[in-house]
Amino acid sequence: MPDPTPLRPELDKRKAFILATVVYEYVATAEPVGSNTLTQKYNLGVSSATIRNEMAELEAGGYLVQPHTSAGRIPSDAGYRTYVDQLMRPEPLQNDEQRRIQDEFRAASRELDDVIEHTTRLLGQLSRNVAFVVAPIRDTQAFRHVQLIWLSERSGLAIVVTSLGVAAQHPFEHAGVHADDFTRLSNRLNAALSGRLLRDIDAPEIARAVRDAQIGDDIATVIVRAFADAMRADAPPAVVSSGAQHLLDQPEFQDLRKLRSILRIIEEQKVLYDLVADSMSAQGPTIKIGHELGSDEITECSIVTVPYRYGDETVGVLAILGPRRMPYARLLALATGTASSLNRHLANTDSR
Amino acid sequence: MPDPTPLRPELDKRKAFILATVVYEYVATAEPVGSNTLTQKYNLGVSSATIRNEMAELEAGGYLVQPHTSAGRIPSDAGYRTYVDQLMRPEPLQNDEQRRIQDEFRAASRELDDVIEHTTRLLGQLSRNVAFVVAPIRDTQAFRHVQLIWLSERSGLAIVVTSLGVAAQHPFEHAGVHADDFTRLSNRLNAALSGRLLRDIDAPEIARAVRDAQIGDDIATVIVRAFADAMRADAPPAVVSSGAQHLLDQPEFQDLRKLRSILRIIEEQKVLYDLVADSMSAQGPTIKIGHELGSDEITECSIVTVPYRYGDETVGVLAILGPRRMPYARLLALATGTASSLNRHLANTDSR
DNA sequence: GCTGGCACTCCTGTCTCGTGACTGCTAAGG
DNA sequence: CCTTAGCAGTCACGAGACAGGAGTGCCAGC
Repeated sequence: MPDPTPLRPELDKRKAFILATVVYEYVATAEPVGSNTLTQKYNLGVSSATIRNEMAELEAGGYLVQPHTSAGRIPSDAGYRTYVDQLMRPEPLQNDEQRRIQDEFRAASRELDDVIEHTTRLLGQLSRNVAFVVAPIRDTQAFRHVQLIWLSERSGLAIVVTSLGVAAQHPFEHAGVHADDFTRLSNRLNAALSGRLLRDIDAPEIARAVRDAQIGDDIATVIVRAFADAMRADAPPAVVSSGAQHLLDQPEFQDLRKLRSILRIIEEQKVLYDLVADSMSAQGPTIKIGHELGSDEITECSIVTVPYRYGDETVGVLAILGPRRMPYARLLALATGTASSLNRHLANTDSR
Repeated sequence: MPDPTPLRPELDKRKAFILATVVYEYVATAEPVGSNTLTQKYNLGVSSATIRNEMAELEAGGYLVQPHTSAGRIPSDAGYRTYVDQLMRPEPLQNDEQRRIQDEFRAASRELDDVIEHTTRLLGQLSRNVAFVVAPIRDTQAFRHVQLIWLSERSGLAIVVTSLGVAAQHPFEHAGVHADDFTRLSNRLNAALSGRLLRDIDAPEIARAVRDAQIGDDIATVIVRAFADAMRADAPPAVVSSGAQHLLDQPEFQDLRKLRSILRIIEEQKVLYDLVADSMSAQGPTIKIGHELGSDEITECSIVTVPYRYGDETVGVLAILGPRRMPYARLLALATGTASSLNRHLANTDSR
């Protein structure tokens, strides 16, 4: 049961409590909430008629809506927004969830892809909603090593390693460059670029690092091109998702048309990324509700996002997508807790 | 309209034609097929009463079933099986589909992961069903190059490259091995193992290759371990899927319980792999119908699989999963066509 | 400002019933 | 002996009617 501490001027204490309780009850039952339900299940100290008056005013203020005349009220986007911003009481993680998260990261492999995959599944299972994770954006990582691998007389492979692992691999062609030159150039690039953020490294800088390596211009050009290509950020960020089947448990998605449009969205990494891209620049968690998502297709949904970090940089973001009628406080705690475990895990990756 | 050429003794020509037509009609309409529909839409030359008698016998023979007394007939698993094995006429690829596949592979990047991803999406879109692809199994690929990368005084990265690209990356720890030793050992391993299938390379062989490298036993041990770990096949094969939303278009999955169990399966790479693992050893396409899939959860489904190859080895498999009531001939052509384009594309990868 | 009472609205589940699409069977005809 | 027209029987399905119930707004009185 929520314990609201209202801030808005037009919302007196009682209205705030009613709004919070309607959200709480509707999230729990998925049924429109009527004045009788409120007076019976919650200790309001006033009669249902009074509640009716208050609810009518909350509806006039845009916080509640009525699906039809003879039904109870459900929160509007604005109602949820007010709840999330001002009324919601932070909910601590359950002990077993806490333990589950810790266990997961204790057992996690050291391969970045695996870690992201497991984190996503974990979040999907615990939240019983759709979870998706934007894998560490390449550009935000710090250069650690480049290895130019000589494969044959005509072909090579450029591999860029950051502290988080292999960030790019790029096959390229060359015209009989000697393997030793590959090694020499790799060493030189490593010395020159170590620690720089990938997004700050551009082709001129690479060229500068290679310039006085006592090597033919044509060869240098091939190498610079290969390296630059390997790091070129045209690849959209990878997004991994999990838990789509949980949508079926939600009454709002019994309608197959709604379900279809959500499923289509979940399959598109690009679309998922666009939904949370701006949350990357936020310091903390972000919650987007219904129309705030900016897409007509998922006005029925909300998304909770928490960025995660490596070093001083935000490198990616965890997200939980579900119906607007989601347990915001719980999911927020879950995402935040998972993110901080992930942060710790990635930080430890460094010291290996 | 099918043109059956029956082979089974107990199926005379007319029964075979009726069976084929029932399958054809049911696939097209999703409605149980009655004797009147057959006589009206297809030129059978006999009356509906005769068809009724024949259909009753087909039901007795296990080829057809009746959902309820006053309904038409639908094919049983055995009916579909007979249709697929003996009655189905191969269907050529549509021109536009053919073109679409070619365009896709022409535009494909050279990164293996991308190719697999795009192939899966292509197959999902063209088939309007769920497509999934088992990415090239690591073990089936031929060793091309290993690079032991010195990252710091205590850490290194082993990267195994095959003709298809980076097959494994494995971070490891070491105790102050010199970078030059990494290079020397990489060279030696490359010389010794080049061209061998990864599944044939075991730890003793790696140790043998390293033995007379004039290097301390402790160092060699670290390297052998790192290399062996990198190639260890405990990682389950990667499976990529696409097109889950098409399930919603199928009348048989309007029932949310069925849909849920299928969605759950699609999210589990391991389960998908198990469904098609045995098709890897087949020479050509495999079709599994309903119960033949061996899982109670997806008796409503069928799967068409086509293995794809690199060199002389089958390295992975393309699959289309849909309702049993699927257009087998079309999907078979689609999967086969896509597989051969993929085969060609991978073969070209070699020569870079 | 709060509350009980009351008339009104409208969704929801249930039930019945007619309709239509099949079937299997029978008897007659080639 | 196979085929066919005719017919009775079965059963799913959708429409319409109906009762029940939940909830509201409003009003008059405290």
